[in-house]
Amino acid sequence: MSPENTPTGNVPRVKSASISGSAPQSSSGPLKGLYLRKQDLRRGIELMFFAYRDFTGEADQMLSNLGLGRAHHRVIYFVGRQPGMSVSDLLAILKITKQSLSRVLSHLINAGYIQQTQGARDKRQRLLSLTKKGEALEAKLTDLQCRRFAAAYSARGGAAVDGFVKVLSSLLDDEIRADLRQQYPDHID
Amino acid sequence: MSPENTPTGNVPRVKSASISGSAPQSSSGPLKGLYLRKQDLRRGIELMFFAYRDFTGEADQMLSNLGLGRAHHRVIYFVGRQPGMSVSDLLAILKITKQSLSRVLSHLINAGYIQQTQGARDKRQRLLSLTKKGEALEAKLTDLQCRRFAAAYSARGGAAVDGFVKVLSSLLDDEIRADLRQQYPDHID
DNA sequence: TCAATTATGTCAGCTATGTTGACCAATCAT
DNA sequence: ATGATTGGTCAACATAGCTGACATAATTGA
Repeated sequence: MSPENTPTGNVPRVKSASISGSAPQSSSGPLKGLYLRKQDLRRGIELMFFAYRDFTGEADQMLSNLGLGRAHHRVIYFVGRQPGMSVSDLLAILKITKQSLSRVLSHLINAGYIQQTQGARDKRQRLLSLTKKGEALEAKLTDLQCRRFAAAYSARGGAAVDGFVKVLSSLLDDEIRADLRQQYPDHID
Repeated sequence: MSPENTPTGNVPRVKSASISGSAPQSSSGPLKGLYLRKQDLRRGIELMFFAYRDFTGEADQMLSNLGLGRAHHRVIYFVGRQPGMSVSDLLAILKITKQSLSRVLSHLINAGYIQQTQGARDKRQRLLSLTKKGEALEAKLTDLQCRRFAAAYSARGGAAVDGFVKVLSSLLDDEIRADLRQQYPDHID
């Protein structure tokens, strides 16, 4: 057997700063970070997998009733958050290819969820915004997901939310964290 | 405009328990849960999207070099966590169709990452386990993701980890939360 | 014992969403 | 003017999900 596949693996594999954990502790010396046991890290991996799936599940269901998918949702969400954004902006956020976006975006424009206007400063740009129909859908979808977050946040309280945000933001790649820090100036990091 | 698409929406939409938030507060009465503002909930949505993508990104890269995808990773991960599990068990965890799993599983078996043995109690079952080769890959992939978690956890400390786990587990569907509570008895809820 | 159920696998075919690479038109900036 | 940027488009392909039908073997229950 490889050293990691017993479900109860228990030796911290990473040397790290010693910050007090939340569980009682057996050995001496500086605290070893009990939340860094293999088991704790695997719990994190699995929580991310299941939570992400459940978090998107309700919206996915609503979307599929409209013949849309998660990719459409992302476009609607981010255009709703920042109306007037360019196609380039959206590509940079989603990190998919122009072709992948084009397919989804054309669909949303044809179906009347999104409209384009020519950029004033740079006429090459097509600035994206939601139509009334698009806004209505965005509101329904975002409300669904916000309700789930609101329930989780209020069940766990502000201190837990703070930890949640801190850890998630530390899971990000550096570049993305910098971007998000701009969006939420005094919320990330 | 619909009521929710201004990026600075700021009225809590959910009546909830009043637990002190982390930010200073302006009005009187019981604390209104500042972490329930629309902005805070959207920050959560976006963090989940970006963090999930970054969290899987490195492993995805390693997998694609081997001609494998994220679906293969999930199978390898869960079989590694619980060797001897049946195909049914795996289907229940992944919540995909038999056909989707079959395609991926056959590939992994042909490529020598996973082996099947007939169930002793129930001879219909094919019990799944990793081969040496599968164990080696699982270890590499899990280490990659664990390293990311270990870095985030140790950067933020045990209290943040606790909040992270609490909030994520509250984002789960009830049924999944119950399952995970069994896996991690004194860690979830 | 025999029928129903279960566990698993397989086939054909569809959809959504990602990829590459090439190419074009309009516009902008130097 | 010319080269870079923004955006769109086409063809072609891969992955990973889906449905529905059907087969086989083993188990379970009346």
